[in-house]
Amino acid sequence: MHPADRNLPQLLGDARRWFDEALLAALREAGASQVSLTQLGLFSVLDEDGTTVSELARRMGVTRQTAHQAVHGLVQLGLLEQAPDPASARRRLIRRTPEGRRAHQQADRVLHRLEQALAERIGRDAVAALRAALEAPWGPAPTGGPGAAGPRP
Amino acid sequence: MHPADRNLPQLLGDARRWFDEALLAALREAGASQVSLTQLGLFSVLDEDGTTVSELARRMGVTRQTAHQAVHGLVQLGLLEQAPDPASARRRLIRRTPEGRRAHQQADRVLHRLEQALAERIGRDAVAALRAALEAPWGPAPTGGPGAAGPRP
DNA sequence: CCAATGTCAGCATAACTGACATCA
DNA sequence: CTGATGTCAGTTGTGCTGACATTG
Repeated sequence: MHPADRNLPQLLGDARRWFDEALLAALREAGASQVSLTQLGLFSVLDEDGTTVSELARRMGVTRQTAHQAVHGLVQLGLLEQAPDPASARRRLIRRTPEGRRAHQQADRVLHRLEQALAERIGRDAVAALRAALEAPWGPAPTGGPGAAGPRP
Repeated sequence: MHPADRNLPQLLGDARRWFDEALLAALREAGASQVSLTQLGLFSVLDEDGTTVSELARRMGVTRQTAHQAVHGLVQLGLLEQAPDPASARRRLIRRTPEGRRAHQQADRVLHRLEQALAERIGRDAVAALRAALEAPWGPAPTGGPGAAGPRP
């Protein structure tokens, strides 16, 4: 009767906002540094050995400049540090400081608690199905043209 | 073994971007008016009888001012119109123009095609499960405090 | 010379808060 | 008077493009 109550993009956006708001609120309440959502996303693409800004940008799907800006903010907060790459003078490796490591783990814990809270409300199976559907290979968006899978200049 | 490959908010964001990019690209290709994502979201919360800006803002989960701005743009494009409410002089009802109606239906068709394309790739069941999980009552985000379910000043 | 990287600067968009007039 | 609505204005945050120096 009603072909489309709410469309999928809208639902996806609401779901993301549910997580984002709760995450920021929990961190703020815990007295953590004032990190933005972009900066939190940055932590997710870091690795232990240190990574260049350009590589981080590729993993995040944004431009070098955008990643650079996010990194810059976190460096000023004392959560990240830039170290010269011994293998190449033009690369600068981005690493977490001890405090950055703490912040990262704290955010991960909060996220884990949120996911558990969600499982209690809509069911563990539903959360698993949600994750499975999102992790499945969606392929390139059918934009009509080939490629164009994101900002990769 | 690996507790968290990619976290849920990130996956949700990527999924939304998949839809958004494809939707915009399809509309651009079809030569439709240059509407923004916010403006497309506005169409989703309209109804046949006409609605006030304040009510639209509540449905979108944004402030009156933000909704007003989006409406303003669509009015200038000729897709929406403002009509005085016969029941109350201070309210102005937002309605679609005939062209706005066309644009809305076109966007809905594209969205439907995208959802079908997705079903072909990850399976009809996965899409259904995705939608079911997203439509389930997640309840207020556990922000620690009661209320605070969005920007509602 | 060419390509990749890091960085600085400016622009566009979209959300926000603040303020004010109008009207039930 | 109070509260809701519509609107104008300014501010902030985030990502983008453009440009340039450095280095392999």
